[in-house]
Amino acid sequence: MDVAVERPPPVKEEKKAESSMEDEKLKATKAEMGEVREENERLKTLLSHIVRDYQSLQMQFHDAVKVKQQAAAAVDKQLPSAAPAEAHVPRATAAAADDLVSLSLGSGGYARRKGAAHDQRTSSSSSGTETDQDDQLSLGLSSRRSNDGDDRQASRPSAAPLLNLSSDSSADDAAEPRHNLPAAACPPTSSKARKSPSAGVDGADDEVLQQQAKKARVSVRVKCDTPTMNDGCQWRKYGQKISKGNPCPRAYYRCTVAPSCPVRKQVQRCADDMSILITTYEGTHSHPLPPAAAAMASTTSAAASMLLAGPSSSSHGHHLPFASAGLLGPTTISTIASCPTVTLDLTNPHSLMQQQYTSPYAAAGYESKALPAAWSSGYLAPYGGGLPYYGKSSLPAMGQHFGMGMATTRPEQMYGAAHSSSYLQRSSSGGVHGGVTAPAPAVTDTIAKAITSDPSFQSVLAAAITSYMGRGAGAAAQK
DNA sequence: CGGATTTGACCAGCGC
DNA sequence: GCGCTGGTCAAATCCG
Repeated sequence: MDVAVERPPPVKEEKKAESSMEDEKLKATKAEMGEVREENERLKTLLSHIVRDYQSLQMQFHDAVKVKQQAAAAVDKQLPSAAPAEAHVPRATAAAADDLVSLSLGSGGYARRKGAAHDQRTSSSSSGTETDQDDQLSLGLSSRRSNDGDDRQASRPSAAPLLNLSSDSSADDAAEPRHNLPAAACPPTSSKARKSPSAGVDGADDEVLQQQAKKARVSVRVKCDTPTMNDGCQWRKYGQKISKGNPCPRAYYRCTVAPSCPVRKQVQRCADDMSILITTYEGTHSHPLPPAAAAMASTTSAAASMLLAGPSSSSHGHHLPFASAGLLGPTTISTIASCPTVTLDLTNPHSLMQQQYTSPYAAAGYESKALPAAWSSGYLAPYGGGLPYYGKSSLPAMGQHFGMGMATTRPEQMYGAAHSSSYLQRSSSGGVHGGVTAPAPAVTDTIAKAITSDPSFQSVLAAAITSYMGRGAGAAAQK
């Protein structure tokens, strides 16, 4: 009985302690939510700035295109018998303008792409952000359908740009009109067309396009110890050559996903730094691609199209807008030797990633963080809003190619792992510091290094980025 | 045994 | 026209 009498007080105390702990938890959670909201507001502000810049650039571009069109029209009047190829230029340029309009830095209009994964992951943290689609960043690098010229403006908020790291291969058709056609439409484009039984089917215009497409290349420089980087596609080596000026042999690979696929790649180690692998892609796949290869595949064709979309008179390299914007480090387009090449230098992945993902925010007053923190800061996946694109259509195979020993194969889970690690670190070692996000530098750095040093990630990232860059102008080139 | 890789030979383009 | 170089072919070889 005594015991029974004495027991109640401790239980009460426990309950009190529990309730106070719950209160603290609640407070902490609320504070965290407040922090998220604040971050959301900052991101919104940043987005609005970006949109404004984007719109002003758009206006400038339209003006330039108009001027060019008028000039071209005047020339056409003077020379009514101008060659058809020349007559295409103004149209293509105008189309490029339209497609540039379709490339945007992200929000809204993509709710349809936000699937269950998104809802699952963001249900708790996205309050105050989910309801505002127009203003919500849906960051990720995604290539857009570029043939939706008529409906894209209707289906998307006018100032709702999107930067999304996905490459929807099925949506590549605009940039690659022959993407899913039989190989007859995409002969090897080699000078040895005589050896292609299907060459010459589509007429002179296609031949011109094919020749152009052959010359446009996408080159990716990556630090990689393996003989080749895994880009998700199947390749068969058909030759090797010692090229002048480089003691390292250059290997020639052909896509074997489809027997008649014209896509080829060259792999060679950099003479200056043997750890750098230079992979050059050429051509457009003539078959549906496995998801893992979709990004890289769209890269080659889109980048090639992008190169061909613009005037090719320039013989010197120039930096892409992304590069100048600090989004993409040392990325250049070179048209030297009548062989335009997009070169994507990922040989300094860590700094590159920081440059890619944190610079805009650093410019907006954000401190630079390691990659996962940057992701959680929202560049690629604010509020988890951008990640579903990875999981659903963007880079579904990324996880499979990450040699990081992660148990997960889903990119969003991978992100979740990286993301939650900082949370774990936070709550386990330091607890919740009033909701202030303090990602552990060691953890984030380690993860960032692990991710960014992974060749597969680099290749896929390269693919997505170049795909994104090329999509707009790419469609224009092949319209 | 079938597919992938290796490797020497061949061909075309380009510069001199 | 010639030589150099890059790119490709195809027989031989390797490997699972």
